Amino acid sequence: MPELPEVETVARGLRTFLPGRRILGVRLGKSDFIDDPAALERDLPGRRIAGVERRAKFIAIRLEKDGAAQAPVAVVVHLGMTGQLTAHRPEQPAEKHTHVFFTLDDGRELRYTDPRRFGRMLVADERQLEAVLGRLGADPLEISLREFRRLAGRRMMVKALLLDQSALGGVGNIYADESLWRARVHPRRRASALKEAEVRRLYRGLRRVLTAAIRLGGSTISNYRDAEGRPGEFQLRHRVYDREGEHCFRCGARIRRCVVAGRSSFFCPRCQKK
DNA sequence: CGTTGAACCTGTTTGC
DNA sequence: TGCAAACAGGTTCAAC
Repeated sequence: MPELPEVETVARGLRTFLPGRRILGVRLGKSDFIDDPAALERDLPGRRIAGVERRAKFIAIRLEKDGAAQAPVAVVVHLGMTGQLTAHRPEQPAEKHTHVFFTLDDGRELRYTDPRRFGRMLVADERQLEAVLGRLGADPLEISLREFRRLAGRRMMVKALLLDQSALGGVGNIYADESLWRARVHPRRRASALKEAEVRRLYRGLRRVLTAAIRLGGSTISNYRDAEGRPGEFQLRHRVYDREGEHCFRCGARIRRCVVAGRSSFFCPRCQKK
């Protein structure tokens, strides 16, 4: 579910109430998506939260320094397909599939809910943090056109390139399709075969889609919610994603679906020629 | 190196 | 209506 705009929205929401809070306790339900569940329960209580960062689709909840030499410096969360990080009052009954409860010193509770458990969570020291985040490619909102052009020299299908987290960090299936539609580029084209004008359109399309989506709080397809439990609105602006058989907003042709890089891919057969 | 398919897990939708 | 198959925003790994 959550791609860069959704994760960014969650991170911004968390940033409004988490910094400065102390974690009083941690309770776990199912924990098979946590790298070291015991460390989570053992090392977090008593620690104060310094800030919240997003890298690609990861959220890093930074902890204030603690005397211990190799104390954890962050709680790292990836929401997978169905993960949610939301604040609740402790008396609110937990939603089904809520697997982690962080008790905070302001009387609230930060909860992690994830039906499919494709998400991931770990408490990381500096080295582990680097191991996880260091493999990620450039942020699509920060990369230069020059650098993007270099990535586009690869011979793989352009959609696979957009989805490759070690090339670009944060793009997922929805925003890959939406940016390709804006750029009028077929998802199966080889990146290295794109003309300069196409590379430029893709670069701009990607930035525009992502910033517009962040402005609307992301896309809610089924269960995405922000840190306060609210859905996003960008799904109302999707031009191709999940619109098979409907009319292209630009030319009126019927949107088609095919599989690229193992993922459903929606495109306009008239605007996006192979 | 690039591509495909399977695996991880649960819920919902689709098709017979 | 019932049941099985297909599919879902993500990542990783093995095999070709």
